[in-house]
Amino acid sequence: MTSKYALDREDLTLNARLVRGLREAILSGDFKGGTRLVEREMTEMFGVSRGLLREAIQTLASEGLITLVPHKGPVVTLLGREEAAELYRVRSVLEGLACSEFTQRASEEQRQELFEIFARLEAMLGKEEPNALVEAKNDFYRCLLTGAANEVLQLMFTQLNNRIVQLRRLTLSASGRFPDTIKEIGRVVDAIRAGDGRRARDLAEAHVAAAAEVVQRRFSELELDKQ
Amino acid sequence: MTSKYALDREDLTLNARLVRGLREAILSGDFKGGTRLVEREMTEMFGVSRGLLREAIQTLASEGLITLVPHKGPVVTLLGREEAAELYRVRSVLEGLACSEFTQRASEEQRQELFEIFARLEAMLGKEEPNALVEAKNDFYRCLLTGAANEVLQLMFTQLNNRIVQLRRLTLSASGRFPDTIKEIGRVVDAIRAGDGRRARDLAEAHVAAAAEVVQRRFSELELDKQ
DNA sequence: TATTGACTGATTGTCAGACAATATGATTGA
DNA sequence: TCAATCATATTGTCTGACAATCAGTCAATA
Repeated sequence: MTSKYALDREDLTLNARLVRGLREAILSGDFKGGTRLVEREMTEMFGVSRGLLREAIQTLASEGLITLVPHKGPVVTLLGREEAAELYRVRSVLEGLACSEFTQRASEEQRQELFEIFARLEAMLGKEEPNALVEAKNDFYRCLLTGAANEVLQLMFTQLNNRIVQLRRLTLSASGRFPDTIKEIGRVVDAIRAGDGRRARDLAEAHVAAAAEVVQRRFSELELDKQ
Repeated sequence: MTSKYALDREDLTLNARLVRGLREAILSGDFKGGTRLVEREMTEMFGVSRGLLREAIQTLASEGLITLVPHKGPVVTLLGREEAAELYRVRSVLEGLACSEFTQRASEEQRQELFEIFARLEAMLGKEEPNALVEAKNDFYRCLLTGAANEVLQLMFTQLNNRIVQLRRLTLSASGRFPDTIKEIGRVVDAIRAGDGRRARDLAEAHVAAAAEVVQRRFSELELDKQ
């Protein structure tokens, strides 16, 4: 029975804001994969006590963004090729579910909003604006998940995606694929428009699988340099 | 390169053991849904400092087992009917994925082990041993997830399942469904045996959906009492 | 009588300081 | 060169403290 005017208690406590801030720092790439997060430095950086910082680190660790190495400290999780593949396989079914749930449950306004956002995405085809693109994609997923009306799914998908964000450098550099991406998402949107949840789901899964392949290919290319 | 004799670093720290212990306490039903977890009481109960306890609570909170209410404290998450439905819908696709991954990736030994475990399950058909049954089911899922060889999936599925465990009272009381359950799982196992990942997946999804229905029905029945 | 305001006790939110346990890297000795 | 030893940095954990907030009580007021 939360009233429309109820204040947001989410980031009321310092703790919550710290978690958010630290998460942002990792997702934005300020702390890259592999970086050690030394407690003393962190406390100075964020201006909080050690205890509070450790609480926040625990939270992000169980989200998978941070890896805890006993007696060595927290490290920003580094994604390997195999783990990336696993993430994408799980994401594929979650994204598929999101699409079919959206098809069944979304309100008419939510459907319209999704179509609008997609139109905006499509309009970016010629241009070269990575930031706007990422932004629009985020909007798309936000809308999709909201319309799917499944908070558990929303949470899990978001967590999964947060981990995948680290691979953005790999996916962006392969931005030649952008037209394909749009085409694939377009087909998903068509299926949603037609009310065919099953098809939307299958197409979404295929789309994610294709994205995963690109990432794997990029891994192979980079690995040659490494050795 | 972990040696066979490597010590288990998992619960090396008190923190890790505390998380495990607290999680167990919730899963086993010692702390029922809705119970307030007062810090002072908890510290005495587990014999740890407040700081450590708070870290553990943060972890379980982001697993969804505990709900944090600012300035009121942590509460064991209470599952409502709607949330239960959402959990099952997500579980359905994850379990489906686990089956298809198992079909593709599991080693011959793992396959044999799964078949054995299922045979054990089947053998329980006549008997009334809820504990042994739960045990065998856990084995089944453990084997399934191990063979699926996808740690991300394993983690997410386990977390999801932990939250669902709270509903065990609802599902156990409907144990008349046990023969059906076995039959459904049997079909899944057959598909796995035949190497048909796609079919295994579909059947697994259907199986979870059926289980979800039972839970929803139980909710309805109980709700009548409540009002 | 119902609402408001102020007071109280309990609990959480946050901080600072301390010390033991452990890892890392340098140093020493063979 | 390699192994044992030591020094230092960092984490793991505890304790005590105090402010902020909540829930309940009870008197004052309209």
